[in-house]
Amino acid sequence: MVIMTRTDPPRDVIRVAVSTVIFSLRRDRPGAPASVVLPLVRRTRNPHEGLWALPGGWLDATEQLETAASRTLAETTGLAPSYLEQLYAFGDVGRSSDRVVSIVYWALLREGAQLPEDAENVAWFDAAHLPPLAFDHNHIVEYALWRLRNKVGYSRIAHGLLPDLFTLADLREVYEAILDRDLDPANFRRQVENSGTLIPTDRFRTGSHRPARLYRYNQDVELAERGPLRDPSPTRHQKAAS
Amino acid sequence: MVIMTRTDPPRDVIRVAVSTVIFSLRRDRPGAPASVVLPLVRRTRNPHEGLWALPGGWLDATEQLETAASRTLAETTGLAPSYLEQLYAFGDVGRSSDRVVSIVYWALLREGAQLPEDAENVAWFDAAHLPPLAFDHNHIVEYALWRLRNKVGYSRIAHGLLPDLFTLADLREVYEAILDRDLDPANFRRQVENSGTLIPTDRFRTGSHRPARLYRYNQDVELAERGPLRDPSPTRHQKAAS
DNA sequence: GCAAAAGTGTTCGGCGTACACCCATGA
DNA sequence: TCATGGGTGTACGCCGAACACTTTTGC
Repeated sequence: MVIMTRTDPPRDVIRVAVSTVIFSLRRDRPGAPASVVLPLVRRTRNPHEGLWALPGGWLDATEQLETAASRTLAETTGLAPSYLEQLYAFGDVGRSSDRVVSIVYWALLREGAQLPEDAENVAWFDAAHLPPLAFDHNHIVEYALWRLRNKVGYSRIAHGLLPDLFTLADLREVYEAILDRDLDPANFRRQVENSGTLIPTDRFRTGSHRPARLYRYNQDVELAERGPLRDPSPTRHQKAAS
Repeated sequence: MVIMTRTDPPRDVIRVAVSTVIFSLRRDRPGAPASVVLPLVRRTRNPHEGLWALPGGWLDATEQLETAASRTLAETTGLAPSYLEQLYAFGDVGRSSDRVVSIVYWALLREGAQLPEDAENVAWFDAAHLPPLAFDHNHIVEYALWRLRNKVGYSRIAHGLLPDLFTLADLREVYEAILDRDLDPANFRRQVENSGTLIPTDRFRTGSHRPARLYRYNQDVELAERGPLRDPSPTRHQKAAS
């Protein structure tokens, strides 16, 4: 157990942690512009006690990296991510008092995710206005935001922040919140329509002005490249060849 | 069962390794088309003994990740890379007999790099035709190649494979070797000229037909984004807060 | 009817591609 | 003078940006 080794980790021991930067969207009130938020946990133990930090924990020797990331996510938010990707391995000598290599993941949650009722020491923060965090976590979040903004430009990642049914305005507002600038509704419509990732439904969202058509995400299309090919066993291509 | 010459590591111990995929270019003879090559080392110890593997080693507890990558590179090739970037952290439970998390880097060497005379158990391999490698190293090289091909499309990374002075044809051949397709010399010229990354010199390469102007790389421009902003010590935000 | 968002049409400029063409050198 | 690669000019097509315009609802 962890507490045991805490007394005196030998000088040559390197420990492996897994943390996750979890992005979601929140609006102050319905109709208000959305902003990017992420959950942080308050540290209750020795290094940086009292500061907010990324959710994470020690990697178990029998646990896959991605499983560890999902676990920390479930433990803090109680929800499953719509997207999960490795971000970077942070391992600078000076980033903690003893030597820790953190494999950091980043994840997306669909808009409207709620923290469990009994969540203690967990809270949502506006990604653009973070307090000083524990360790190098400000640095890590900045990099995750950079990756998010980057990836939104060449992938369909933004869908990971939306519920199953959404309007084109919903989707556009996701892009606007991430990129922090306004987009032309007319051009935006054509771009996503031509991308082949949206399935129009017969349903409309009513309530204000002209009703907007609801769309569904085309599950056949991957949200984005998530890193090295997963599961080298049976892909569609290999199945067809056999 | 695996025979360990060392005392068996406890079941809950996770060890951290650093490996590097090092790309360079080689031509069978001057003027011949270039191909992407990488150095591999033959394993002389127990797991996968005799198989070729990526150069690497255990991370020292007092050693920065990137330093460890550079060290393995120097130990095998005796040369300094022109580019070095973290690729991915591979940590699947089944990838080794005991639990190893490998922080893998990828690097570029300028064309013409020579292995040291006394190099034993090290050899260059054509990246497109690798034998079965130790562990998941075939998988890792494939991913590094994907990243290389990708990055060549939106960054100036290809310069990292060339010497200080080069012709536009040299540079074009780098792209052609990486992308494995021919490029229009006329259009290629305009694209790189407009990118502002090349400094024309007054020198020409003579020897065959019309002499070609030699160019130099503009050092003011970074080859590419290499990951999280380096030097995490004093960020603007933390300075202001203190 | 009016405001406002949904949705369509049109124009313009940049940029990548294709390709014709001229230039300079070695043999 | 010819072959060959260096280097220039030009036309086409696509796509993103800008923006005018029509449609459909709530009030």
